[in-house]
Amino acid sequence: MHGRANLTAMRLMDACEHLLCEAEALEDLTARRIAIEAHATPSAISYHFGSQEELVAAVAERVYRRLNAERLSLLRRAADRRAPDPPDLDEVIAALVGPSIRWSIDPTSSYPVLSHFTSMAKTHRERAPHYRRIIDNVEHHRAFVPHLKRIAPWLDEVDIGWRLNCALGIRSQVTRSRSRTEVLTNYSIDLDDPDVVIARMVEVIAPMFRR
Amino acid sequence: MHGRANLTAMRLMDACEHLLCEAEALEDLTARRIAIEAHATPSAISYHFGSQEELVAAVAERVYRRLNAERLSLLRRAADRRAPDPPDLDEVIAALVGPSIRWSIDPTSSYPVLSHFTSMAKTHRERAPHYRRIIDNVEHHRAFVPHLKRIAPWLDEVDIGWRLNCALGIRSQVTRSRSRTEVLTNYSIDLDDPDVVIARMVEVIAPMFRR
DNA sequence: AACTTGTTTCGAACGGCATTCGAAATCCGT
DNA sequence: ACGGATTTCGAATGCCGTTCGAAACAAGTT
Repeated sequence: MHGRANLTAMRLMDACEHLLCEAEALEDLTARRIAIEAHATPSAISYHFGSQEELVAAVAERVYRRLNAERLSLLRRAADRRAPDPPDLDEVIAALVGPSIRWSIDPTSSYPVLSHFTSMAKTHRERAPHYRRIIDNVEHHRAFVPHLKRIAPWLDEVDIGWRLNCALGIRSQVTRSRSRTEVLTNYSIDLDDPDVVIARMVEVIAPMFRR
Repeated sequence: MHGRANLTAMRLMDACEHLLCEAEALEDLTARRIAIEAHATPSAISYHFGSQEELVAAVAERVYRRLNAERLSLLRRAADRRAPDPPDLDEVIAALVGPSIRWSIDPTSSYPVLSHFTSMAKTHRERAPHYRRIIDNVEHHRAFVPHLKRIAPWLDEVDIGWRLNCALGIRSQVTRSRSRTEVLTNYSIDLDDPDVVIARMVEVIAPMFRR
């Protein structure tokens, strides 16, 4: 049935996720290593997932779901706290960038999976469409639009979306280009303290939504 | 002498740059293909550059130099125009993000080389330090700091660097996550018009440097 | 003109990779 | 206990980047 609910399929996903977190570089992730860690053979990967890339995609999708759930939960909490008034802008921004920031700092999180996954999309041609569908899935980001619109009603939806997109750019710059960030800020910001980093990001992003 | 001033070494670099521009994915770039396009053999790559990765690094460095020169030239022009007064903020931001934006839109530019190169840094473990030295080279970005400091003297250098870093994040989001940008803005912004995109970016970045 | 020395090119071979495939092995409803 | 579907396995395939020794070439010296 080529199913992924299978036991060894699960073990393969877990092994793949673990190796992706430990791996400094993508070349450290090989089908043989995954198989060994899962007590299986490389053929099992092809059998259950079609290819190694699709296994990685399945793993990445699983991690993405966890991260997005956390984000949306924070957004909901921010909305509920002030309802029926519009939520607090700083809190919404913290919900948007917070989980990614915390994950990227926490050495026990599976954040490396996501960072490796996005760069894999540019390595492989065949599966790229499937990869892009996962990476470019912005549904969970769209959920922020109506709340931001209530906060800044003078902006139309395109303006909101554009600013949201810019905020995402800042987010990935901080999470993924750490050394650049360090150098440009003269090593004067404690990038290991998520609260400090989030506050810094709010300081820059919030003005985008103010008059 | 293992020199890179050699004729076939040059042909290898040109072939590599060309293939990197055409390639949809990095797996399309193989030593054998590069060699064929350069009328040489795969061994020539190892001989002249040590490895394929180092060839790519040499090519990327060459492209980076061209882009940085363009950026700094625009910055200088912006500074000269208003001297001895501080330069126009919008013009400085346009100098920072303009070249990347224009290159990423122009199908004849070598921008894909840079985009592929940054994702290669995450694929290869051994050469990563050498790669990072190229990617994280922020000297040309530091050149913007003093000018921005004159524009916003109430910000200290850490604040300036942080905002500069954020601007770079927005820049790469727009140049590298095009489809995400399209979706979030409801396809209502003409991302093929560099002037439109740059204006949009200035609109978001400039407030970071205003009171 | 022949020889030496240093540089460059080439082709065959190596180990590693993901994947394929047919044959075993296992599972499960009957 | 049987028989068809499902899962595991191991050998084989074709690609990859790189290595290495021999050939080809250039140029200076006798």
